[in-house]
Order: sequence, then structure tokens, then C-alpha cells
Amino acid sequence: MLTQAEENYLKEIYALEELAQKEVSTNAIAEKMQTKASSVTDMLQKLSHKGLVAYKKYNGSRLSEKGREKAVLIIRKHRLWETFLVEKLDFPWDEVHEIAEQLEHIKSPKLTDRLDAFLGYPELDPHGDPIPNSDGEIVKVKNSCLADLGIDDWGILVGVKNSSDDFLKYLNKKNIAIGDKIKVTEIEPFDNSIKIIIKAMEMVISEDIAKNLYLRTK
Amino acid sequence: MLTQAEENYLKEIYALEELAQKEVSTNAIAEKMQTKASSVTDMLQKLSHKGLVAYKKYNGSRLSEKGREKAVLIIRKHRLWETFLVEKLDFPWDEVHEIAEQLEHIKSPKLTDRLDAFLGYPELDPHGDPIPNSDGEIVKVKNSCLADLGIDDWGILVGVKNSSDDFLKYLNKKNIAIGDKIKVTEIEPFDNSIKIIIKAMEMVISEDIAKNLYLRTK
DNA sequence: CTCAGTATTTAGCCTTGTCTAAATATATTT
DNA sequence: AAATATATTTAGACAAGGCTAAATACTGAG
Repeated sequence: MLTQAEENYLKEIYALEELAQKEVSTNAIAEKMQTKASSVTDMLQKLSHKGLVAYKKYNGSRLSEKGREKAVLIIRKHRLWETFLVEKLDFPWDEVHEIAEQLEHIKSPKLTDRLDAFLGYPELDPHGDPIPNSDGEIVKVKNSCLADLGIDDWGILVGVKNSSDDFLKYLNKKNIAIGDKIKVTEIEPFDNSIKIIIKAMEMVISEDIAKNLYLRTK
Repeated sequence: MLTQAEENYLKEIYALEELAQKEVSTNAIAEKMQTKASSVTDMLQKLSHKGLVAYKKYNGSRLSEKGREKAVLIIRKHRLWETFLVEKLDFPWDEVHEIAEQLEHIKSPKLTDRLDAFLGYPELDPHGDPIPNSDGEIVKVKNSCLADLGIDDWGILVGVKNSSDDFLKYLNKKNIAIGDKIKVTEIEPFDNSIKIIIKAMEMVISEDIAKNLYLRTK
């Protein structure tokens, strides 16, 4: 059984390793976790003992296979809870991270899997990040402009190009927000306007608007 | 900010105090918490320092007003999460306690209140226990036999008188289970059969059956 | 009222996870 | 290649929360 501290280390090491694609330094971990390098060394030694991390003095660390599995499960839980908070409890996408940091440590495989089912097995969370499935598999994602998608393509709105007041007001009026899932259902060849489904609503938006919306897609 | 350990002590002291209606002994707390009396003394001194418990050596403990508020909030969270697990994730009522023991420590007032709203401000949890509202108020409950209820009365099924195999099979077939909310909508004077709503379904049951079902009611 | 028995507290130790300061290894510059 | 700078580890300390053993306070029976 892992403590919350151990889980947090595994999660951060995972993230750093994904980024760097090589051993992560003790200092990098310390910075990410807002702690001191000496504390990190202690923890690395403990995790190494437990077979979760490959650690060699002065040589950085990598997760073992077992460590990676644990990390992915924590990420799965984190992202499922974020999805729950946004989809079911109507939290704004930018308020859910802290709460999910707590919820990700709840230990009950049955809970995780039932939550997943309750949410309809979502593939991306409200930040557009992929949610590992119960086997620990993660889909690859990329950023796309809404204007570049084809019919039936979908993604999570993660950013806007034009962040002028007017544009943001437009989005607000149309009830379009970061974190929303948007699916393209039709493209009008004449003017390249597109029909989308967003929060179970259909609407048509112009090519101009679509060019200003960035999605995270599978 | 309270630690999980402190929260657990407050919760258990609250429960013991409600039962006894007087100071709770160090030993009673130790037994309830599966720990040693010496550990309890340590914690009582700490909680006393924080103004959460009135503690005098060799004299038992009571919660302060502030301690009681904290305890009630934890109980509120526990029971809301239990309700969530049963109502939304279809957990059996007897599997939710352990998971709720973890979830009750999640710190986010906004989460608690939104969860409450999402569940429709339930008054009783799946064990029939009252859920404190956001002001910490708790309704009183009592046990009643379903046969004794009037029209529009409702409660949570908490037990059966006749626990023969046949009767349990009958309940199973009718999809009636412990933890279900049952509301009386009609009473037939001729044979005292009653019409109930259970899990959004209507059904009629005989007086015989009703006499064997015990509910927790407001 | 005294003394045995029980309840409670104190003292001292352990583990986890953190810290600072000091020591040591690696990296960079010249 | 030596000297300096940076990164990492070790050593020793602390707080939280637990434990055991010993000391102390209360309680109830005679």
C-alpha cells in the first residue's frame, strides 16, 4: 500500500519522465514538488527499495514498470474526478485541479471503475488530457484548430487565438467555454461554416470563429 | 486545518457523546478507534489545545461548540458520499462505508455543497441516518414499520422482521433492497395493502409484507 | 478508610516525511 | 588538468501519530 506522499512522487516523476524521455534529476523532482532535494533523495531510496523506481546515486531516476503502473492509475483517478467535477457538479474547468489532487488518493478500484462507467468512459478530461483506461492504456492527443477538423471529429476546447473582450463575450453568449467537448457534425462547403454539438446543443459557427478555437483531439 | 487523524477523533467522540449524553472516557475512545489509551490522551491534549475538545485530566472529554461543528461537517460529508455511491454509482448499501471513510476527509466546502445539490439535498443516507444540512442542522429519525406509515410518509428500508429465505427471495424478485427509499402513496382500506414508490417505480404490497419491513423515518 | 483493581497519564521510543547544514560527486571553465 | 561551480547525498533534527512500560489517580469492596 502506498502513502499519499509516495503516490505524489510517482505521479510527478512520471510527468517529468514523459517530458524529458530520460532519467529525471533529483533537483527537477524537488522543484516540481516544492520540496528540498534532500527530501527527494530520501524518498527515491524508499521507492527504489519498494521496486517502484530505478535509482542510482547521482544518476537520476526512472520509474520501474510497476512504478509506472501505479503512476498511471493515479493519473486515471485524477482525470476521472476532474471530469466528474466539471460534467456532473458544474465546476469551472480551472477550479478542479486542487480537489482532484485530493480525490486521486482514494483507494478503491471498484470506485474508480464505477465512476468511469458513470461518466460514460470519457477519453479526455476537461483539460483535454487523455484518461488512461482500466488497463492503463493512454491515447495520444494533439492540438488542432477547430477549423481543421473533419465531420465526426471531436475534441476538448483548450484555448482561443483571439482573446479580445468581444470574442470572449461572444463565446460567453453562445455558452461555449474552455473544457467543453465539441464535435463537428456538418461542414457547409459554401462558406466553411460548421455545425457542432456542444453540451448536447447543436449550433452553427462561422469559419472565422472556428479558426479561433483550439481543441485537444485524439 | 485539521489532519485526518484529528478529524477521525472528533467524529468518534461526537458519536460516543451522542450515545452517552455525557463525557466520554479515554478508554471508550481508544476502543472505538482501535488504538491505545495513551495515544488517545496525546490526541485529546492536542485537540484541547486547539479548542476543539473540553478535556480535564482523568475526567473524560466533551466536544466544544467548535469541535462539534467540525464533527458534524465530517458526518455530513460521509453521508453525502455514501448516498452518492449508492444512488449514482449503484454500490450496495453495505459496501460504501469504507470508501466514505476516505472521502469524508476531502477538503472543499464548495464540493460538499455541490454534491449535496447534485443528490437533490437528501435528508437520509442509505443507512437511514440523517444528513446534516450545510448549516449543520440534523433532523431526528426514528424506526417505524412500513405498515404503520400514513400516506406521503417515507423512509429508508433498514431491516426486515422475517429473514427467511423465501421472504428475501421475494424482496429480491421485487427489486426491494435495504437502503432503498420507500414512500407510501396509497393505502387500500379494504385489505390494508399499500401502494409505494421505490426507486422511481410504483408497486403494491400486501399488509403482510409491509409488517415485515422496517424503515428509518424522519 | 484502606487497599486492590481499573482507568488514565507520562515517559521514552519508533516511523514517516520533512528540513538545514555539511560532505561529496559531477560538470564546467579556463 | 585543475579549480570552481553545481548537483546530490548524508547526517542529524523535528513534528505528527502511534506504541509499550511505568507511574499515578480514581473507585468500589470490605
